[in-house]
Amino acid sequence: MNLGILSQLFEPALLREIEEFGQSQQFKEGDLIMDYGKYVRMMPVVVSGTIKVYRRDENAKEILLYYLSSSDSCSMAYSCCMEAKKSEVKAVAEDQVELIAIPHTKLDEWLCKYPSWKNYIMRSFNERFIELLKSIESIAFHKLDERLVAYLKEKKRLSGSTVVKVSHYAIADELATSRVVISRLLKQLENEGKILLYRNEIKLMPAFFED
Amino acid sequence: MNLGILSQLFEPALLREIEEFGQSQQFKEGDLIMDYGKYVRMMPVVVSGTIKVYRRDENAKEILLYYLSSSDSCSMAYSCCMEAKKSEVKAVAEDQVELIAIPHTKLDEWLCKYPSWKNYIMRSFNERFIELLKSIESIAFHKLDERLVAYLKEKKRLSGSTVVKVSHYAIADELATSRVVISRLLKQLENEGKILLYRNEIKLMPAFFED
DNA sequence: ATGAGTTTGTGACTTTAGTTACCAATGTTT
DNA sequence: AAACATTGGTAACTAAAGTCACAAACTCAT
Repeated sequence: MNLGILSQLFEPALLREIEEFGQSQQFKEGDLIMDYGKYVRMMPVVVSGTIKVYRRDENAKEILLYYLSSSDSCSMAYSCCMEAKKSEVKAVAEDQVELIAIPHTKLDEWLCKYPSWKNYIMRSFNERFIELLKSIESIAFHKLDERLVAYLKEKKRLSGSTVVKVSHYAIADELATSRVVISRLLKQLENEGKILLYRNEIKLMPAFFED
Repeated sequence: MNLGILSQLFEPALLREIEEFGQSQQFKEGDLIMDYGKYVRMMPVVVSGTIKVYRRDENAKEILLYYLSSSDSCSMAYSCCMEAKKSEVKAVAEDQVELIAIPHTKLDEWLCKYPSWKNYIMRSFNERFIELLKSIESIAFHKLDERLVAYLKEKKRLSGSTVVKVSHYAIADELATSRVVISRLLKQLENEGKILLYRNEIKLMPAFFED
C-alpha cells in the first residue's frame, strides 16, 4: 500500500495498523467520492490528489466549501462515522485521487492508543474549521470579483500551472452564481490585462498576481 | 460549583475532576469572553446563558457565526489550547453566562480516560461544524430578508419571548450589513403585519410564525 | 427643561448581482 | 457535411443591497 507522505506523519506501529486495516481507494477526475445523505462508514485520509467538498441547500444550489489535498482528511467524516450519521456534504475528485479509508472501529481505538493519530484528528478538525471560517469570510465580506480572483489563485496553487482549465459554467457553479455573471467578470479581468480567455481555459498573466 | 445540566452528561468520576480542576466563571450581558488574537488557555463549557461567537475580516467587519448555550462548548478552543494558538473568533455574553473553564492539561488527559468526555468533545466539534455549514448556507443562498427572519426566530428560540430586545444597528452588525437596510426590511415586515416595531424592541406577531 | 447622544424612518441614488434572450464560435456525432 | 451540444459574448432589464443625507423621536444626565 502506498502511504505517501503519511509515513512521515505517524509512528511505525500506527503505520502498520493503517497498512493492515486501511483500505486503499483510487478515484479519477469527476468521480463522486461521497454524496449528500449517504451513510459514512469510513474516514478518508488523502494520500495524493485533490478532493472538492461541496454543500447544497434545499433548492439544490451548491457551493464549494474547500479542497482536501495530500494528508488532509474530512473531519466531518469522523463524527459521522462514530454516530452512524448521514453526510452533510458532497465530495468530488478534482483530479486523480488516492486515499486510504479507515474503518470506523479503528478510528476510536487509535485515538487513545496513538498520540500521533489523536493529534492528526484534532489538527484536521481545526484546519477544516478554519477553512469554513475563510469560506464564510469570503462569501460574507467579499464581492464576487474578489472571490473569483481568489478562486483562480487557489486553482493555480493546487495545479501549479498558470493555465486554469475550467469552463465559465463550472466556476459559476462552484461560486454559487450564474454563468453570465462569471463571463462578465472574467471579460473585465481580460480587459484589465490580467488574464487571457480561451475555450475551457484561462491563462493567468503576470499582472494578475500583482498587488 | 454549579454544574447544571453537565451532571447528566458526564460520569461521576469525571464530574469530580471537573469540580476539582474546572474554574467557574461568570459573565454578564455584553462581556467580552474571548477576543481575536488572544491566546486560548482554557476550554469553556457553558453551564447557563448564551454566548455569541463572531468572525471578523481584515477590514474589521464582523459577522455572527453561531450561539453557544447550555452544555455547548466552542470546539475551536480545543485545538487552540492544545497547540497554544491565538483565537480566530470573538465571544461575547448574550445574557448572564456561567461557564466552567477546563485547563488545557486536563483536556487531553480526559480524552482517553473518560469516554463520555471524548464523546462530548467529538459531538461538540460536529455540532459547531454543522452550525458553520448552516451559516454558510444562510449567507450564500438566502436573501437578507430571509436571514433577518431566521435571526429573529433564533432570538425568540433563545429567549423564549416573542419580544426581541435589540436595536436595528445591532442586528445590522450581526448580519454584517448596514442599519438602513435592516430598518427598511423590518418596516416591510411591519407593513405585512408580521412584527411591531418599538425603540430597542421588536414584537413578533402570530403572522410572523405562519408558513 | 435643555442639550447631547442614540435610535429610527425615509427619500434618492449607486453599485452589484441575477435573469432572460439571443447569437456566434467551437466541438462532437453521425 | 449536416445536425447537434457545449461554450462564451453581449445587450437589456430587474432585483437586491449598499450608501448618503437629513429629520424626527426618544433617552438620559445635568
